[in-house]
Amino acid sequence: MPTSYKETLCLPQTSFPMKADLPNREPAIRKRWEELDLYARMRAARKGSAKYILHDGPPYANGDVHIGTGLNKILKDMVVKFKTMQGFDSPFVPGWDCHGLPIEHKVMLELGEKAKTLSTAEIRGLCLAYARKYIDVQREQFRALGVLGDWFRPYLTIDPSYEGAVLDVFADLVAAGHIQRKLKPIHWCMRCRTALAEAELEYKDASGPSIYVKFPILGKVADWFPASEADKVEQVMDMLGLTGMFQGATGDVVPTYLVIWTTTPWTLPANVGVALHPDLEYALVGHIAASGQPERLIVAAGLVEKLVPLLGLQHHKVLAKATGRRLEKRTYRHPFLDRTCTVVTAPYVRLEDGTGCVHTAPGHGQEDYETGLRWGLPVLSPVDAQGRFTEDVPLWQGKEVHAADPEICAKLRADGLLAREDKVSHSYPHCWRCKRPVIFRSTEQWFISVDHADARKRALEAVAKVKWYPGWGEIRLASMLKDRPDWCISRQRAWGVPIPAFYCEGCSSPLLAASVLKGVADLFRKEGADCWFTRSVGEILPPGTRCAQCGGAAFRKEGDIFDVWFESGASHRAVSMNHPELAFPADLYLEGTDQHRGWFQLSLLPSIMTQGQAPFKAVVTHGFVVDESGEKVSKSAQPGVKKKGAGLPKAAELCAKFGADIVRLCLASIDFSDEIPISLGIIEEKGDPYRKLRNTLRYLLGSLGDFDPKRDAVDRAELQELDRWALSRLQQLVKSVTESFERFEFVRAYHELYNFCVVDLSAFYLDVLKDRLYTHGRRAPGRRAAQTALYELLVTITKLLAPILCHTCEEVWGYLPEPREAESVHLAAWPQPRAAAIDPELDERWKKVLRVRGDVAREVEKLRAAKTVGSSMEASVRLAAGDADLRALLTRYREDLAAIFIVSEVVLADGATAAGVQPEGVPGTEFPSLRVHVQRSTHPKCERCWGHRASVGQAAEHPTICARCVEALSRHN
RNA sequence: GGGCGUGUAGCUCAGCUGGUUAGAGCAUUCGCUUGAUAAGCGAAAGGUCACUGGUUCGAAUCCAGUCACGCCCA
Repeated sequence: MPTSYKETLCLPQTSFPMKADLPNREPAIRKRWEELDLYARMRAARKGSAKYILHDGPPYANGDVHIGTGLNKILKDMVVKFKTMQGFDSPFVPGWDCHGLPIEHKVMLELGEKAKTLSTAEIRGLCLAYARKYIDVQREQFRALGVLGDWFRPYLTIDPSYEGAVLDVFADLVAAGHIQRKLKPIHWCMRCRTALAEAELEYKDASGPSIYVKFPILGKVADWFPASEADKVEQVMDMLGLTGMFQGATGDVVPTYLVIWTTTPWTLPANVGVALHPDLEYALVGHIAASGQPERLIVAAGLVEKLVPLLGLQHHKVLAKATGRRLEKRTYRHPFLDRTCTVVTAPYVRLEDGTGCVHTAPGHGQEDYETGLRWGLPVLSPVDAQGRFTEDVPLWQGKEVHAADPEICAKLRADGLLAREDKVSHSYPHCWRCKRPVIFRSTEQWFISVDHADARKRALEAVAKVKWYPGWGEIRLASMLKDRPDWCISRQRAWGVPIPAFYCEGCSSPLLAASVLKGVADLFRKEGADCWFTRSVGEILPPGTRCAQCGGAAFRKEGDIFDVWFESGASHRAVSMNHPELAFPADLYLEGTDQHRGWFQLSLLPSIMTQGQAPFKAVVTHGFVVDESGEKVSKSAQPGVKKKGAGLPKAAELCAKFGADIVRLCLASIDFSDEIPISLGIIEEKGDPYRKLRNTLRYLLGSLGDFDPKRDAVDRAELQELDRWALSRLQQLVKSVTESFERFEFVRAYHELYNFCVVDLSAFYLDVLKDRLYTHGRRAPGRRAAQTALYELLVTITKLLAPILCHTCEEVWGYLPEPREAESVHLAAWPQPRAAAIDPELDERWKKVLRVRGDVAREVEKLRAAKTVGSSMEASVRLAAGDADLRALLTRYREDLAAIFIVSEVVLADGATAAGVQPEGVPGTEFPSLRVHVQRSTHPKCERCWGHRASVGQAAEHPTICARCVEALSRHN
């Protein structure tokens, strides 16, 4: 006889550690993956299978990976791991966006004054080194998050083959007639003589003129305000109530002016229009000017009261009104140039400042430019690179624009067209380098015409064919596509792919021939884009090239580079179509919601224009990371500079502090289609769910410590009903988790898995099973039946969790009994949902049993509170069911109820209510017809199974244990 | 200001096509267990379903408006 009955129990046994110690364990697991060459194994294992291509949107090779960029890669990794397990050949080729302003900006900052002594090629070299450094940094940080992929053969936008492909796309666009050269206003620093990007601007307060200017209208006032046909001085004086007080010659026409407000007098020479709000009312205001003559001003009706004192209007009166829309296309005379200008409408006109009539110079402002485009106004920009007026403004030719401001005001004053002048201080953009105020100046830029060849329409049609997750992505992209302007693809920068255009030295006309482009593309492929800067025109252009305009043979190279969006937008050509393992179009693009205007749209357009179809079949978008309070954290404090990800936790820190799997679990637990609240606190909170899952898996491993599936598994028919219930629930889980993954609803998958482990397994099935597993004897049929179910549960759950907890599931995988299906869980097959194992009736029955269990637990709890019982095994339960259905159910499980409730005894009081006698016990919460009576068991406690049973003491050689334990000892050990 | 989206317990999520006292899990509180033990189990408490109107016998759910937040644009 053993010294202790405890030694005769079959308690869980496993060396799988309870403590995860992820920051230390994960690197070891990844090391094993490297030794195994897991990514290559995955490729080999799925060779020849149907492909599922997720094309990676390239992150910018700058800075550390923060939780925002990490989130994106982790989501992609979950898709790839899931698809691979499902049997698809799903390669993941990561990419990096390496050109562009942020890197150039950073390099220039580091260089400081030294930058001026370096050539473009030298600066490009430094940019390249910078990008390469961060590719290495980010690669390791992405890998530390458990993301699998072809990390050492990524695609880079600085690869010569990539740069060549960018030109291929461009050449196709040229051939298709999409490329145009047009004027467009840009920020310009006249001292540095360079274009500036938004990020290179610093907004500072600057003092300058603030003037109200009168533009004389053309045509009869009745054409503007039909209600006011009065035109003659005496008529207007009558209307003002000043009959007989006029001093001028009778019969003279009263002058009428549009009044505008501006703080940049120097842009007036480029004025071609006045913008009104279409729906606002405009007033024709009569008054007596300083000269004593009547005149009439047109301003927004809502501003008349404000403007009367400001402009010093005497005897004023609103003579007529009209909406802005009614005044469209009327004309006026430019205040000092021989030019007829147009009244237009624009939705951005506000009443906060000015007069409601907005001076519009399309050559000097973005909004003005857009409005000009819409109304067909000319883009004038009579200012040279040094900020001086050109010959188009003879009055001030050669004068620097700001110096001309006072002279322009003086001219207006002299002509009686200056209604008021002040000084104001307001926020104005300044150059980040020389700190001087910048100007808006129009220059020639390269554009992709969106409407040429019906491209916009075709793009919209393609959008409708793509699957969008979530569905509103389609509406979003379509609405942006509908009203997007032509795409300006040229940038006056150094760090990018040069636009391979030439200009005739003789007549300055551009040369952009498809045949030439092809040669340049090949040259780029061979030597990289740097050759544009290191080689001469003669080495790039084919000999004998002539200017189509003037026949000249001398050319200079274009100095502009492509917008980086054009580069990443060409990835369908450079990567999807080029890479031997990938395919075009890709099955999936998965990016943040900001990419609706970014990459999704800007890779769609070139793809439509050159390939006639979208580069993706489906698109998943995720929201942005916000902090706990729901505030966005991506804006830096610096005005004008938006730094994405500033303030977000760094991926490397999170891996070191919590482990990648907890980060992945956290991200999986949040609905990514909305904003994603993340903070150290929120991630830390996920440590508990993680431990819960880990321990559940550990307990399963422990319970299977002596189980060899080949030897010990039992047939399905030998399973107990509870085991079949667990497997039925498992199959429902497989079904719904699979569907959730297929719809990219990771939150749902996570919550389903978690709830299953916690509610169905830990709190119920595993708890109930303990008696069977521990006390029935090692080889008892009931125990082996339970283990058979547990084995299936363990393997299946491990697989279902693997795309999320990629390290932990691999760790669990290593503890599974041999032989294993595959060397890595990530090489294993996704569980096939087995509909046959789902038994809805069984599930319904047990759902009811579980509710009874709740009612019983509540009553046991009362005894516990009263210190009558401690462990539920000390309780004896008496149940009386009022309704027949419930009574039938309880009767059916009569023999199992004690085990199910984890009490020592359950007695059914049959027919008590039928006899009309109020049964003892308390009505259930779940089932008011149920009467539950719990008392402390009167039987002695079995020393082995801890049940209180009448049979304890019956066996002479085991006086302290129950009959069942005696049998277990004799038969199964 | 415009387009698109979101708003259910302290936190993360369910609540399908409108129908009994709005559900889980975590966290909290109070217990039990010590044979999953730096674990496990139970119970309790916690919500004017952003707000205001409307449709309806009945609205978290449908409609309109308001507010807050996010992305993109202006």
